[in-house]
Amino acid sequence: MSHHDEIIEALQQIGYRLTPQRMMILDAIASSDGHTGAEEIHEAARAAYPYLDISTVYRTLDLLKGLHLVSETDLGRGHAQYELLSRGLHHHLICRECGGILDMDNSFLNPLRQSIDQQYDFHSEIEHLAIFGMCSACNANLPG
Amino acid sequence: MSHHDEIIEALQQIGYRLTPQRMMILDAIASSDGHTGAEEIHEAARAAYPYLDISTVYRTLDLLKGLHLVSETDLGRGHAQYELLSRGLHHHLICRECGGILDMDNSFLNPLRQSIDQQYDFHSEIEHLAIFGMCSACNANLPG
DNA sequence: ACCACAAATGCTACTTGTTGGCAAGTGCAA
DNA sequence: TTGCACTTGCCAACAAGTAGCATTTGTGGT
Repeated sequence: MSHHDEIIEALQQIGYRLTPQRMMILDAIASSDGHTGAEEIHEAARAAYPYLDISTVYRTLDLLKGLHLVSETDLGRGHAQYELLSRGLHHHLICRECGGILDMDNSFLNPLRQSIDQQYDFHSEIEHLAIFGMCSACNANLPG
Repeated sequence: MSHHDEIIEALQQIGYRLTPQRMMILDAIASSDGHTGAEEIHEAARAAYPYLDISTVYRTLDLLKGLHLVSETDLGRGHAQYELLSRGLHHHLICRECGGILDMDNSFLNPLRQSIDQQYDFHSEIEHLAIFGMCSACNANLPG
């Protein structure tokens, strides 16, 4: 049994229905290579079930977001990107030049979390952060 | 002469036209209390000049973004928020409960910047960051 | 003060991502 | 197997943002 099947069954325990649509949507998210847009998920799941509607995708994503099973991030592309949170927390370094995305380990944020907590008495919940900048390759190739 | 007038004149030096629309838009951003949406800017500037179009607002914001005079941030409200960068770099701690916003000093990010640079060889350009979480007041009032 | 022209504006229509209402369908507990 | 609340598909609406284009307007040169 694959990982997201467990998630689905867990959903059922909490009182949500186990519908084929939800399974297919989770399948699509899980089999994507990481961050996926709603439309992409829709397309992928439609391969298995052509009548799946985009609003069902959004509703399911809302549900999974609320349960902290998937994260929603705006990677600056005009649409949100979704990702399974069970893969372990990590964040993204996005190159403005080439658009490449590096995964940054979650532990890098611990010092920041601590200092924010101390200084501002604010408990940050940084689930999924997107940091823009310039990767080394593009930095080297840049004129000037 | 107020601060944003200097900005406007600087614009002119670089070769951009000094139009009343641009002045009013900058006025609106400057006289806002911080982060403002495009529609809000539009409304404010329209008080002075009713024919100002929203697309002019967007075009001007694009221009100012490109020149790093204003920053654009997605504070998770479905639309971007704009802010004068000349006020000094800072970032935002946004409470999920009450919606309150704390300003966080830019220097707090320096350790993170350094470690990202060292570990990932990635030069981050964190102009304006939004961190969600829970402020102390809401944390105290929370049931459970 | 005037002219010419590129830059900028306003208008309109459009795209794209996302949400809402509602009737029909369907898991699931009894 | 039946009932019913939960879900779905459909469709229409929505908001933010963008594009095209004719008209207007700063601005530098005269």
